[in-house]
Amino acid sequence: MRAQASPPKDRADRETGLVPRGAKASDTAMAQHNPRTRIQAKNRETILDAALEVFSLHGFRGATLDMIATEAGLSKPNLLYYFPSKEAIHVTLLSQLMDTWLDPLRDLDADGDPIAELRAYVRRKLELSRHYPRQSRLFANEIVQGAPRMQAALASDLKTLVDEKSAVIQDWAKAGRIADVDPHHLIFSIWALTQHYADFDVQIRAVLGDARDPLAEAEGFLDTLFTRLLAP
Amino acid sequence: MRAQASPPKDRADRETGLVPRGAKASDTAMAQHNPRTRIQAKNRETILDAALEVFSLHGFRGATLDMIATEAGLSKPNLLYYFPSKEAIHVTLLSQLMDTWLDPLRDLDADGDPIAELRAYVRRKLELSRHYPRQSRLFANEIVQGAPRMQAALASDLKTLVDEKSAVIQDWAKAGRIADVDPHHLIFSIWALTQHYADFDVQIRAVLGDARDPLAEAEGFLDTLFTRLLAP
DNA sequence: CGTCCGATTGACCATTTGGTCAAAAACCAA
DNA sequence: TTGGTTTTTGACCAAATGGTCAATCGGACG
Repeated sequence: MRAQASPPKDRADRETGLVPRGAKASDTAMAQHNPRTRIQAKNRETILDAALEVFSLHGFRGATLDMIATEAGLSKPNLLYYFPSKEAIHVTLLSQLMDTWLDPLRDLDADGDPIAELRAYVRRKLELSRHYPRQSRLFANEIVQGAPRMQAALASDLKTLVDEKSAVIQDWAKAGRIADVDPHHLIFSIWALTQHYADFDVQIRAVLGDARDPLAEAEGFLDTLFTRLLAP
Repeated sequence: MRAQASPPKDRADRETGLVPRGAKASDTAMAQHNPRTRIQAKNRETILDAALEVFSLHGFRGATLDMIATEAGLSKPNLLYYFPSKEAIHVTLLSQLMDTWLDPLRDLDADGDPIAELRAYVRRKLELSRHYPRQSRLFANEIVQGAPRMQAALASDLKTLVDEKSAVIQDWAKAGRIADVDPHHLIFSIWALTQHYADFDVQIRAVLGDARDPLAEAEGFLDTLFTRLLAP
């Protein structure tokens, strides 16, 4: 996909898609996430929700504009009135995602009780998996395929935050308040375990059968796991 | 994709692709994985290896026959001489995968030392992530998107094996030889943690920076984690 | 050396798909 | 009601893509 046989006219520097094609060129910087009209706000939201559904289920290439349009109850050209391209929809979704996704880690409080803070982090992360499985899968799809549209964000925003919180965790470990484990890998293990329940949902349900509630059980299991791991 | 606007002639009952189009129709049952000629064996292997590379990196829909052909150094029609369709290549890869993937769990020995057995299982699983990251990602791609081509296998082969080994683990727990944890979730956690290092490789490297060796570090970390979790 | 059969491919084809566009419809302020 | 501005869409288009096929190539064996 990337830079395929360059099209007639270079499109890299067209509109950003943050505002419909026809809109007046005022308020350029401001109001980008502040659509001018009620209807714009509603339709953009409708489209993004439909796109999340479709992208998370089929991946970027597997999703078609027609599927998204149908899901959104709009016509294809109408989608492209609100977003300049399929990729623009995807990118919008991805950047929204990063924010939500990192919130639980941001909330890790250096001044709180170490064990309680980390257990709460696990719980918050698992809540995201429970309530936003589509986002989790969208993210997984992107990362598994090499994060072609997110690498920049990973190496900057994400790394910065993780390094910062890792330092906090390391301090806790040095002070003997939690066991001495590698903070980065601790964070990775939290991601791996919590996201697994959203991303591999079908597999888990296939193995567990229909009578059980994976997410509910996971909460207790993960709490035990991290409590034992972190005890000084 | 599935059963899209039914094509002119139904294709469901064509050849299986286990043998090239032109091959004689003898030895039907036997020799399916025993290509007749040296060159057939070599080319099928070449194709599957190229396909693994491409599918694991782009997903089923994201991969094109041209990409696979180029990667394999063959022409597109030549690919389709060895496999009847793109999907047939994918399915072949997937079924090969299931076998390799479950081997480490099969090796879990009910008569061995519980802690040692489980630690060894983790180590074997991590080795798979290290040596076969492409397979891991192929699998992840498939599962994340709802396992459209694997559900049957998951609900039968996989469930059977997991249930069997879960019983073993539960016995160990009941006998007080390991901590009392839910065996299914224990297995899920092993999958989640080990596969994460293959599937989310880009993310991990982005956060860790280039100087570190994630997989090597993971071995120690996971050993610690499971040792602490399982201690009676 | 010729023959036969498996292997290979260039040229094609039908469908799908992202995207365009001009015109029509819906909205809205005066 | 009118005139201008957003929204919406039917009809298209070009490129990409999975797949076909007739024709050619190649090597092993008699």
